[in-house]
Amino acid sequence: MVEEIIKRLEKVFPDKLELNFSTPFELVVAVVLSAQERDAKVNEVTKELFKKFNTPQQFANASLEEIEKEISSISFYRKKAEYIKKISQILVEKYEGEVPKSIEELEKLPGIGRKSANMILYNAFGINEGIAVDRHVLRVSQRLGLTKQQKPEKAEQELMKLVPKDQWGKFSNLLILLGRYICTAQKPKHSECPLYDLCPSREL
DNA sequence: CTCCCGATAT
DNA sequence: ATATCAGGAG
Repeated sequence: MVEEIIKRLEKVFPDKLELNFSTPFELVVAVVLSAQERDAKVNEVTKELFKKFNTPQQFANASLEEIEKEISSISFYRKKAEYIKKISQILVEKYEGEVPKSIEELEKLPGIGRKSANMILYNAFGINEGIAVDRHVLRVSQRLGLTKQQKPEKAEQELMKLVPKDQWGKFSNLLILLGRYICTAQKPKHSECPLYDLCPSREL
């Protein structure tokens, strides 16, 4: 079931995020900005933002106001500006400016929770330590009958048993795209769905 | 469980 | 005008 899902989705979607970034640190910033926000909007903002600042050192030295100004069209921009500056300071002070490569270390950073940590690990470093379960992954997994859990963390535990470990990151990336474009929250586009025949929720 | 917060689709 | 989008901290 899961293997078939991945096989079909791979033909239609790429195994990558739609967030634009050129370094692990840029991905960290983009992921923080992407909470409760559309990737397209984040990309608009980071395109300009990264011209001004794109290293932890630069963000750590920038004032909160400068950062806020650049990202003010993003949801929760004050909090996010604060998180980005704080993260940058921590990276400079404790990690020699590098993004840490473990879930535990990433989750300690302000504004980075379990979902973001998983996304960064896989998409920046190719590490499969967990499955990033966002709203899309949760909804699509439920509709496919892979889990009945309502909590992202509980759903992740169940999904990790169903999906081979070396496919965790890919699985998440693919489900996000399916959820974003086809298996949408409202009016899912059944006629365009590559998984229609094996979906228990096809009449939804 | 509440707060953080803006843009776009309807 | 209002619903919808789609995480994390306290």
